Amino acid sequence: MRVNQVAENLQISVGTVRYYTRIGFIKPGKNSSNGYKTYSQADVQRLRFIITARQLGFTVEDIGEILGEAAKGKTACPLVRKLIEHRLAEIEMRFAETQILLKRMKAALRDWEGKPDKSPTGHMICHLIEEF
Amino acid sequence: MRVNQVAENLQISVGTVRYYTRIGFIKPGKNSSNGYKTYSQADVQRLRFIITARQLGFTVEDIGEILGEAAKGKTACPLVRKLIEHRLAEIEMRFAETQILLKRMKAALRDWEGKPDKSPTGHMICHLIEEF
DNA sequence: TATTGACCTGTGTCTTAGACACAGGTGTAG
DNA sequence: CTACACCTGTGTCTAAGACACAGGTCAATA
Repeated sequence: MRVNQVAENLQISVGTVRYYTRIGFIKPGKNSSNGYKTYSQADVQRLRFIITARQLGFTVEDIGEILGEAAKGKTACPLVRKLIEHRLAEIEMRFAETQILLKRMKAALRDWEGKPDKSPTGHMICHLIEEF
Repeated sequence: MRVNQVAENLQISVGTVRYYTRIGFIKPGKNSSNGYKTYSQADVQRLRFIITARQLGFTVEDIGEILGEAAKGKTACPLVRKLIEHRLAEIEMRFAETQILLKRMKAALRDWEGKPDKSPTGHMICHLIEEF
């Protein structure tokens, strides 16, 4: 299997498959006649795991740790439980910040509706922003 | 004024001030005796504008355009209005995606509460993730 | 057989908005 | 005069891929 087929199977971009290959998450063989990488069914299975983990909010680094644990024959589950709680807290914080930002942006838009455009002066670049 | 004082005045990091300097948003003079950059009151004012714009969701690139427009003596206001709508739409989309992600993560946590840890097998890395 | 042209390949570089490491300079207390 | 804390600019690094590039492959055609 070549990279294109793998990407199509998993519904992800070719670049993503190559990226995971590049960082060593999967190690396809290489066809010596043309230098193309050859992906096995096991590689695809491993990629499927990686994609699911990404969709659960794990970072690529997290996944590296998880794969490393599993490679040593240990249960990765405790690590997985710890990491997801960490990421959840992180994302919740970003989410709250984004919520505040959205409010601010919408407030600005409302505020600006009744205001005219003005030319910049020596000490003013855009009064809409500066007066907010 | 030196970088440290500027940063303290504006409640931002020294690194951020240097960053905006590096990309040319402000052009402080330099003290020829020690090579330190010297920031004027106008630089601080300009930085204040930049910070406010950032807090309104404009990207650094957006701000570059806005500054460019103002430097030509034109009103930046129409550009500002256009850009914020664009960014608002973008951030709203990311917000919605994050909301979905959060749901998924919480669902996973609930789902995993009653499940045991398992050792990896040849075709399974972490059953928690794989079975989700 | 030769050739076109569409599609595919790996590698290398680029992205955001700063954070951080580093080697050296400054300045004040002793 | 010397420690020593603090400050400086420059250069490199980050996450997770996206994209550009030069070249390779392959089926359809001439």
